[in-house]
Amino acid sequence: MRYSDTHKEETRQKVVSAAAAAVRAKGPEGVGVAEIMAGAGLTHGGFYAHFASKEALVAAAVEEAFRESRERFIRLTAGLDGPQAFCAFVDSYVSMTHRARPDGGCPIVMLSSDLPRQGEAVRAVFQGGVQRLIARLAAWLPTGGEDERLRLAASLLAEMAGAVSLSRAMSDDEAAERLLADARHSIKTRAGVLP
Amino acid sequence: MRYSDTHKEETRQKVVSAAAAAVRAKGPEGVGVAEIMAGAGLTHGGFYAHFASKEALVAAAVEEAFRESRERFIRLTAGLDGPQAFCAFVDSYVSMTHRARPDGGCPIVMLSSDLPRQGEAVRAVFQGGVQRLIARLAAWLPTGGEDERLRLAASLLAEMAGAVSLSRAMSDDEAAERLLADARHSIKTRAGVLP
DNA sequence: TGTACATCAGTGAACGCGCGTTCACTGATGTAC
DNA sequence: TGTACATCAGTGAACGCGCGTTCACTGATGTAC
Repeated sequence: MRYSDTHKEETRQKVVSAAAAAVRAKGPEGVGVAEIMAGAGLTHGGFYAHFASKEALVAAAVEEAFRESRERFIRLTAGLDGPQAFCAFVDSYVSMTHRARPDGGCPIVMLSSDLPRQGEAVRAVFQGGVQRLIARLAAWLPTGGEDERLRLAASLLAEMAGAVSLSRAMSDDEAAERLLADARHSIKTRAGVLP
Repeated sequence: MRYSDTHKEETRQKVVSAAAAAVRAKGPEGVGVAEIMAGAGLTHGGFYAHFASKEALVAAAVEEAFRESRERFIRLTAGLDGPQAFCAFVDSYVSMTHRARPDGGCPIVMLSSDLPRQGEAVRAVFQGGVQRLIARLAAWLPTGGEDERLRLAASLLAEMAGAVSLSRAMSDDEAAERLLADARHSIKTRAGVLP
């Protein structure tokens, strides 16, 4: 072997990481194969040794984006109980920091309106990411049966994503901050995690 | 004049209408100038007699999309009092029909994640459309001062758009319907229009 | 131990293709004289 | 009344350009004998 056993897999991971950031920042149609390969320190010719097509890369990138979000929030909520974890998640998600983040934000907010135009592979990965997130949120909710908590979690996630999304349409920072603050309060109240 | 006085304006309107549908269905990057001109019964060469650039067309198309939505909802709520109008709006907006609509839906849902990648002209038009909609919703709310109603309306619109957006990520129709029903109930409760 | 060959991740030029944009032209009709 | 010219929305070919994809090749290193 001219390369270590894990070399190819490491290269692939570098490409996927670069793609996860680029796809969120510029959308699936906005990024090019050559650009992503350059971001991983490679030339575009080697791309098809790793991926069957650009769509396969986009699907892997969306999966990676959900994985990165998941890891960030697992770190954020380590050691907290359910209601504390939920509040920490909401404060982090429905925030001016998230609003301003161009390439590291939640894929739900960044990619939702691109989704209907994507192929089946991308949509399936996206849906899987959404469902995992809903399940995690549901587990943090203080009251209700499993089904009831899942439904409430889905509705709360919709409100979170909608608030961040709409805040990005507002060029006035103060109006955006008011919207996000109102949304945080509404979400926590509905979740039953406020005293 | 070889054409009627209003001919050019009528042609422009046809192009903008075609673009308003196409941009929502395929996104600003997904549609081509030639395709839109063909949709209006013309060839692509004449495009620049009407628009300075493709971005100018996209901006006009987004404005038209908001205008069409506005007209639909004005028709929908004619003769209703505030709370009735608000409920009619929510029932129509947060619905399976809206979820399924590919080219006639609310531009907020269809274009929100494309927005940060668009130029200033498109973002300004989009923001104007959002603010008009928030103002209309606020006028329907039964309680609170003007500022308070505007803030609540913005938060409610975020929840509406988020719910439709997230429902589109769910391939399971029943799960989508449950999410939308929960969102409708939550929104009306928060608005204070439920008994 | 030394030489010839096999392996394969990555290179870089090239391919069609569709895009936004430009531009010389068309052709129907109005105006000038 | 008739002819020459002006107007201008729309046509269609052409332009660069960047894209996704293909492919012959490179070059470092392992293996066979």
